[in-house]
Amino acid sequence: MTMRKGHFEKMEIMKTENQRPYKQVLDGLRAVGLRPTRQRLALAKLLFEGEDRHVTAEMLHAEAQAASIRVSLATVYNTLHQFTTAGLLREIVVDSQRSYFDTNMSDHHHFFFESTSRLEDIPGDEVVVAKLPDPPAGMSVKRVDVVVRVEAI
Amino acid sequence: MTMRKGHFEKMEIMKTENQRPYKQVLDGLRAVGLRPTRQRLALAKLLFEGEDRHVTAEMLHAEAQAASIRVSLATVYNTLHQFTTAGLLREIVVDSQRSYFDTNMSDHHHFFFESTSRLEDIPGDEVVVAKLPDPPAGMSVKRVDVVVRVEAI
DNA sequence: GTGATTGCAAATCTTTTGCACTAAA
DNA sequence: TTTAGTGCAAAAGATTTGCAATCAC
Repeated sequence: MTMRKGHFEKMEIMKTENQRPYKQVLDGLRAVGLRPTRQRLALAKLLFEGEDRHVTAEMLHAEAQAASIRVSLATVYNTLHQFTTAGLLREIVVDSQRSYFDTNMSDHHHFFFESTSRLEDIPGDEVVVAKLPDPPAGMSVKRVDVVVRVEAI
Repeated sequence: MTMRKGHFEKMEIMKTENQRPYKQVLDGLRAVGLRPTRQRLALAKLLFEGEDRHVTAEMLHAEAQAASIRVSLATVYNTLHQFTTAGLLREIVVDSQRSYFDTNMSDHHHFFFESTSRLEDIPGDEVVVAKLPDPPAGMSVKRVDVVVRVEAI
């Protein structure tokens, strides 16, 4: 039960390995300026403990309920956006009907399985964008997203 | 007032240059197996005459109204999807809240201006994806979308 | 005619918002 | 205390659907 690296890097007081994830998450939230409320702590633990993941608000809400965490869907939405603004999550746009949030903040891209609406990370070094045009005058590139849409053969 | 190349390529009977776009669009629709109804003809003319464009259902509906074309929003949605299925349009996913349809069917990518929700084509030869991972077993790559998100400096 | 298409309104789905209540600092 | 955060229900926005009326063939 360990926190992955990369999140909560701005923690003022880095905790040692044997401390409880609870405390890490708590301080992590404080570090990004969010009060560590019961709901945020619970959602952060669901999101950041274990493997990297891609969630929708609905999925995370269902998971919280399954874990007996009382939290409203509205709060799940608010929390996902707050975490995104705080730099703990990234929003991935692959489906014009639903928002996905990715806990993997490193430079990487995605496979998208349209038939199942499932996302899978592609490590950054497995995609090389060798040429890009200059952005229009007065504009700067914020992000380059590569989505590889795959289907069953 | 000319049809650009690339659309309705499957036309059984290619019309000569001096024929009316109306007839071209009409036959084009027939060629993809859609009855050339008043609404489809009018929407096709709006979409395929003139420059390449990126439209949402709402935008196209407003444009139709402005041109005194009576068509319901539901029919605009249906038509956009039928044209997409028929290979006349491509759906571009850049905004998880709204669907954009692109009349440019050639191989290309996009700039997306998040502040204005505007799309701009990047010609295919200005983006080079030099390396891509193999798709997971049993899957094939359907499409690779590159979205360059830009913001004001 | 007959089967496809349309329009409208209602339904659905995702997401946001207003506001009284609760909890963190 | 004081202010941020939460839950709920209602609202909003995009899209789809059901079905009778209409149109293309």
